[in-house]
Amino acid sequence: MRASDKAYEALRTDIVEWRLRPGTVLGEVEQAERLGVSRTPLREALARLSADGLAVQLRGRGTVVSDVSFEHVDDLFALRRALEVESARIAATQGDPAIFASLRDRFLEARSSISGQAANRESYYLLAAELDQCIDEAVNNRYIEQSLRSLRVHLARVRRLAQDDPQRLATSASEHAAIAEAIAAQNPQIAVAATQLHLHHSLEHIKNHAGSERDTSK
Amino acid sequence: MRASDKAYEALRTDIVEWRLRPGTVLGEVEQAERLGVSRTPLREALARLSADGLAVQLRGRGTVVSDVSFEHVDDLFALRRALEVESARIAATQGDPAIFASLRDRFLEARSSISGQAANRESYYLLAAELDQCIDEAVNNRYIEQSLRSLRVHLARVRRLAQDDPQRLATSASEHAAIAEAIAAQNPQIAVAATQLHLHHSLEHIKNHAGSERDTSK
DNA sequence: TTCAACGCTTTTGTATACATTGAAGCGACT
DNA sequence: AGTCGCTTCAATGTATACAAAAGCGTTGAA
Repeated sequence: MRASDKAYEALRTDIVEWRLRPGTVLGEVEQAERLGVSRTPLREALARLSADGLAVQLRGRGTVVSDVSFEHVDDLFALRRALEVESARIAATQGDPAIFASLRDRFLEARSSISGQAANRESYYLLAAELDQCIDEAVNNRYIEQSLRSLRVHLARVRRLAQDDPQRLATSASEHAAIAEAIAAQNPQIAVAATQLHLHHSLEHIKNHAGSERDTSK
Repeated sequence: MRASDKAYEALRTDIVEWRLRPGTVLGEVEQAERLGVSRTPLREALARLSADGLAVQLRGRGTVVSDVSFEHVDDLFALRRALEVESARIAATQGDPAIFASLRDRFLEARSSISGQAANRESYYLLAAELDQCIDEAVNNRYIEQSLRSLRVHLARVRRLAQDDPQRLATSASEHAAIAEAIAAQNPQIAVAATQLHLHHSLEHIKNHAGSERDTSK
């Protein structure tokens, strides 16, 4: 694995998992020493982070971890609506019904077994990620996929703003099952509706269950 | 201006304007000498091009200009539909009517004066870009804006696949005027409809008026 | 004659030294 | 006393030298 990839992965994970909080300055020499790589690959990593929107490069003052606040959540979900609604529509027209029927069953099963356990929560997120991936494959559109990949990084970061409780996860599982169901039934209209509903509830939950990370815009 | 920016701009322009055709290998030393910069900033430029999707980095064999073929146009327009429809909807709800009314008038005026002149065509593209920018400002969403920026680079590249004739430009001007009109009237539904219509006709035109660059997938 | 392995060449990947720019602090002038 | 400008310093931006890896050609043997 290249040193630049290693540095990028490490920094991206640190940012998404809030170990590097918004506003943190990423000095080149400092981070290069911390990650055990030279400045050259580290600079490449910082450039990629900037392209992802996870950091911004201020001329002269260095690179800082980009800000994430509640005002941006609405913006993020507006893009998510645009992309995922269209993706669901396309997946419903040209996806493999068997795959999504199977996913629906797994979501329904997951709904019953969800608890507050961290491991359980993590496995649910993995299942949701699998649905996303299957939709990606059904859509088979490199441009949409790229935009979605960028979006999901930011979503993962925002997730920490809200506290996911078992109640919400169970509801979310139902909504995901409904999306998979509609795609399996090859019904674009219902797939769109289910997606819109899920996004609406997801956004409402985040806005109503603000976490302790509120004080990011210092 | 930084050397890496200079190299990036130069390469991006060369790729978008088809001076560097798809499949061209961008050797680091070769391009560094051609552009008069060192390898370090040039590598940064190549990384940014890869992030944009304008080039792909093959390990060992270097960076090559990414392929653009007619199969991808549908994909590109699927993303464009998702983003621009949502943008038009949002702009219609929170845009400044005066700005878009003015733009509508300018499109209607442009429609009359369009000819086959290259200068005329260029000024029309600038006007269209101005509409895009005003919509961006009305939407005021950094995430959507970033996705759109990436998309537009690819669109500019694809534009060369089709031959724009005065007829199409005049129709396009009418469609753009309709979009601006709907936003000025603060009517989201009509703004969405006008955008969908424009995108449909635009895509049809490209697919029916294939240019001479067809032989890109060698 | 064909396949495989070895080595050479060309390429990218990394490190470090140097240049340059921007920012902050201090001083002098108004 | 406030502001403008200069100096200094620390950070990024660039260049080049070095290392490593991958391709390709050649040569050998089966």
